[in-house]
Amino acid sequence: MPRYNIVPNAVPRVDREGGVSPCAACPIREIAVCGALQSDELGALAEILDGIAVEAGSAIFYEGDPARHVFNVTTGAVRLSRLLPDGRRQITGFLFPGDFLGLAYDETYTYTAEPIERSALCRFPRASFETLLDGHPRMERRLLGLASNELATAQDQMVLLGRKTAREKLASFLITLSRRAERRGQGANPVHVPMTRTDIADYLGLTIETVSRTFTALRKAGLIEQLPDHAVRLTDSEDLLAIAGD
Amino acid sequence: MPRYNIVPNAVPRVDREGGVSPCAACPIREIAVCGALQSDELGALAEILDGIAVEAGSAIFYEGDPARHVFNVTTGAVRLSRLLPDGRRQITGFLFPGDFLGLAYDETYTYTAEPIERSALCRFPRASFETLLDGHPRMERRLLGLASNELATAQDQMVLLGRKTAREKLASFLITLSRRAERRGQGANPVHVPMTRTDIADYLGLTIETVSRTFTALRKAGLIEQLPDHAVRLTDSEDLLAIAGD
DNA sequence: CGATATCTTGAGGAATCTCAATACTAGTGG
DNA sequence: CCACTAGTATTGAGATTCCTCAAGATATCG
Repeated sequence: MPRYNIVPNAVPRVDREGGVSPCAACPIREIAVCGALQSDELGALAEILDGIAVEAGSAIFYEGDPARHVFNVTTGAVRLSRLLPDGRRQITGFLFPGDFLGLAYDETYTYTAEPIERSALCRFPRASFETLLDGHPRMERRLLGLASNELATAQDQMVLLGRKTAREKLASFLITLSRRAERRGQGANPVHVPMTRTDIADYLGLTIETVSRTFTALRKAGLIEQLPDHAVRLTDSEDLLAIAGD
Repeated sequence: MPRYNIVPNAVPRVDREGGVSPCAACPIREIAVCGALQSDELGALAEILDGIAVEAGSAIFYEGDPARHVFNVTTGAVRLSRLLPDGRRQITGFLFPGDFLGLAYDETYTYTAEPIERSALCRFPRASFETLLDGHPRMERRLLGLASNELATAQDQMVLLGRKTAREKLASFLITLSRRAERRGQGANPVHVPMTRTDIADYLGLTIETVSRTFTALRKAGLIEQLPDHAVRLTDSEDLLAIAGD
């Protein structure tokens, strides 16, 4: 049973025959791995790609599934998580448009990937993707850089989880979200926080109650404002940054 | 001021002229990135490599240093760590013979690398190493696999830091150490734990007192024995594994 | 507009931390 | 070879942060 639907038109396929790749018009290409390719190479990408659309509540893949594809998020937001046998969950990351997903040394995924809102992704069969890499060393190098980057981000998160207080964790989280939105060219200050308290808690190694109380504390301290529609204004980014600790 | 001494003979250089690479005799080559090269390609590796020796108490590089080299641990053990402005420390990993070190997307290292005991490493100038990768795609692919692996390990550690109890953290730690020793072909059961309580605490997101108390608790529960010389016998690996949670 | 999920707030409890004293270990010099 | 020292580890008692359990408030969606 498929975990999502393949939606051919999630990515425009026009002109594939004519030699113009849908990727050429992709708004996030430059910030994604695909940006490593020249325009005349994009056809090769489009040839192995399927556009998929996923709704919140479904899954892209589960921990333990055979790792048959790699993905690129084009719209929406995705959470990556792992479970302990008794159900405790740790979210290891949130992905946004442009982010790459599915690198696996193993033959199976080591984490679950689920959209937290309606999202679209480009899906590449892993084998074809690897063949593509063989012919495009620039792209492979980019992927390596990307992995290094993710590794550095993972280390940030370890510092957060192992050594920061609840207040520091939430401050870091909000600032990081804001920075990432900025890099994608979206509004960085009232920052959009699409995830639930449960997701934030499982990401920061806290309970939902502590997350809620800490939001209240930051608000009462005049550091943030909670706006409608899951938006948060960073009233005092400087202080917030000082609290976040790096 | 150099942070360590270059010790030409830390890696045997005999026969470089004669075309036989010191790497050919390297006992950890197969488990390291270098294993991706054929024997007739090893000369290229040796040409750009320096052997370095470092003592506990020194550093290989610090967070923020320009990332001019990449390394491979050949003997000993190395800790990677990051600091918060107020001095709180998080150790993000321990490296053992065969482990690769120094991947950096940035121009500077994002973490500090220090030996926790007398160690030897192969050091490669980053630029030369990247040039080498250009000519040896198999090695680059291996490096990518390695990075994926590290990413999965980092996720394990996030689960540990965010969602495990002190008892579970220590059990996981001991089992992981044991497994890694085994993969290197060393004794897996009385497992050698070369790091101090402080290092273990900073790795597991605990205090040294809690680490110490938890060691005592595991010992009293009959799960481990503490032997002389920083060795720990896993008396009941099965139960320990169940406690570790994955 | 009701139903359901999500979020907030409160009170009490538990795990871990802090501070402090003592014990152990390894290395050094007599 | 032993005594001394400095670093490292253990143990205890009390403090603190965060968690658990529970109730009420708010938001979301059909």
